[in-house]
Amino acid sequence: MVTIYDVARHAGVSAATVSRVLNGHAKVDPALAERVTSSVAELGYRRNAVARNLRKSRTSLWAVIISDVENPFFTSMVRGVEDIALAAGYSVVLCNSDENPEKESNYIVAALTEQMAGVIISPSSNRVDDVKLLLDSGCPVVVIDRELHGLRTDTVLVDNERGAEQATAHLIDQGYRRIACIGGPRWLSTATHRYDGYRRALGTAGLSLEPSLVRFADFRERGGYDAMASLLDDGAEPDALFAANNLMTVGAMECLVQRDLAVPTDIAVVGFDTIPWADLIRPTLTTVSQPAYEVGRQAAQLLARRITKPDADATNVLLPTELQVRASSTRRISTGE
Amino acid sequence: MVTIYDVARHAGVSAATVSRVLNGHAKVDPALAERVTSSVAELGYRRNAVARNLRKSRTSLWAVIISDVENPFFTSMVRGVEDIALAAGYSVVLCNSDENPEKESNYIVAALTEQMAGVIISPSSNRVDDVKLLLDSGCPVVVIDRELHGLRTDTVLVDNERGAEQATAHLIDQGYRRIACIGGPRWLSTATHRYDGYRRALGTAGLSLEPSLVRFADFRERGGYDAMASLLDDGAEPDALFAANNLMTVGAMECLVQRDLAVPTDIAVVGFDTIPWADLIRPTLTTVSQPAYEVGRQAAQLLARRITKPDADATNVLLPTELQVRASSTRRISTGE
DNA sequence: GCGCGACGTCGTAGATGGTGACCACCCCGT
DNA sequence: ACGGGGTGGTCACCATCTACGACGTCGCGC
Repeated sequence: MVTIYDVARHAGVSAATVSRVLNGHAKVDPALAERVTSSVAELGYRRNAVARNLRKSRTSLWAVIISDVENPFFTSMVRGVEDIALAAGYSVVLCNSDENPEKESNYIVAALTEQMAGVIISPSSNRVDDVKLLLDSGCPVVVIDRELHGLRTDTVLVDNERGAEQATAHLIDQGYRRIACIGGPRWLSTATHRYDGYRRALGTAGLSLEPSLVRFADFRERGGYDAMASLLDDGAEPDALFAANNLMTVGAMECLVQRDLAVPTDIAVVGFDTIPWADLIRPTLTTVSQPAYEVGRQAAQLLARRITKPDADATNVLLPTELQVRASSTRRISTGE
Repeated sequence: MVTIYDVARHAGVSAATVSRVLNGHAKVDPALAERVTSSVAELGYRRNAVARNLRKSRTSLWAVIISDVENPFFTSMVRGVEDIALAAGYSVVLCNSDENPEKESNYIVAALTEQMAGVIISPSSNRVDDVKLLLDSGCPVVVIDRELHGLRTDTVLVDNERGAEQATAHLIDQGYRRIACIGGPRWLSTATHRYDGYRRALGTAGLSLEPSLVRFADFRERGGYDAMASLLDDGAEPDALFAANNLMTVGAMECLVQRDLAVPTDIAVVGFDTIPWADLIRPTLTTVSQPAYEVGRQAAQLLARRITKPDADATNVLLPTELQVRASSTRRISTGE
């Protein structure tokens, strides 16, 4: 392992001068600088980031703690973070909490002990302790996707309520009346807001909320499948479905396929969140698409700003969704007459 | 920031003793250990991983350098790595090279300067220099998914040739004769092996390889779309398609959908690699599924072994694929008679 | 019973690689 | 000749680990 001292000796200067050349902070005689750079090249010196981090008591790593790597929303989001982070000279460490508060907690402690420069997190629970720990330790944090009450942090959220309202209103508009809802875990703000949007749209249209048409699942494929099965088996007789995230939509669809129910003739479907290759699924799926990449970009920008200005006021960004109407929710063929 | 010295003072012992208690290496009087642990708890001490890493000149991070975060194969693979890594006390840093050799090179240098404990990489090119740099620096490396010639490293690969051969043979078996192939970048071993498998199956069946039925693209959705369009526009008149990865399969399918071609009646399709929710796509897609999670698991196990035994012989794991027959490749309806 | 030796536990101090404040020196200009 | 600006070296520091040494205790033997 070649150190800065080896370079200094080889170039006939002090280690401090090598450091200055490498960091470009102070002025160095061009002739010396030249000698240093050529020595660096000749010896194949790479500076030891760990030692540097220790001295500066801060690394150049960002931790991005997401709740599910296999959910396309998060991978797309991560791409957004990455592009900004790299441009700003940071590397991104992806941590997958798997919707497991304990794993999440471990990652947060790791982020602290590893002195990460900042954290972007989509909390897997509404427990505030962990994120509070980060804040109290002075670690810059941006919360994304899910709201966390009682904390003054930068956040980048999506207008879940409005997105869900539009989706439900669209179904009502298309003539559906018995609209079922498969909601997410009630402790997640995304889930409650989407449920609120669903209720609001019903209310606006003068429809009453029927508890038998509502199920709450876990934002996973399996949960969506089971919820759909339960809706069908319990005789709720829905003529449409609003599913509160992408994976549950897929699960519900799989249940419908298995039971030979036609979409949208037997049941119309609108899903929340982008589904990759939605165009290939038959029928094509109407979705409320989220600007995942943009969520990542904005979160990264907020984090970069927070690092340079730790005491700035908290910024809360709310991004709009977009209803993408496809075949799974087209107008109901009027039965009877 | 509370250091080991604060704990030592609070517990009335030396910092060395605190270190010993924390690491459990040497024997410490139980009474003292008790005082130390309670002081740790009382002061809320968390050890500084950066300083620790400097001292041990090695971190507890694994870099996983993949070529596309948005490809489900890699996310699933990462899950496999994660599960093993966490159990072994390592954290996983995910790096997305985006099939870009320059980005990849940067990540490799970062892995070295950050003193990562090991690297798992799916090389984005056949350039050997970067990985050689890691090896020469004594950094444990496991190469996955893609072969790299001239290097003695642990590898975990999938039997691409055999998988492709089975897929093509299956199409032949189903009565298709003009089987097109959309291959991947010719500098990637996965691509060449899959192409070899395609050719082998043709040869075995006594069919000749028709260059007009072959296209090479970039393993991306767009590339698959364009290649399919080109096959159709150039009058190659394929009656079936073998696409060499998941994203290109999706792209090709989208092209077929757009042109109102029926699958498998007009053209049968077999894709390589798992496609999430293949069941929802109409028709359901026949695929050669790869054991992505298992690739990750085995790679992680090899890496852990390599870290403890740096001089062990290189292990090369070859995992089998599995042909999953679905609707997109069912027997051709015999035309005419 | 006392002394010596051995073993075990704990503290001291140095090492890890890099940074940057501070200081010294040199040269030039006035 | 003196002062100032610019350039480069010295050294303390970051937090932790660990080799080595010292000290205390216990046991055994005389």
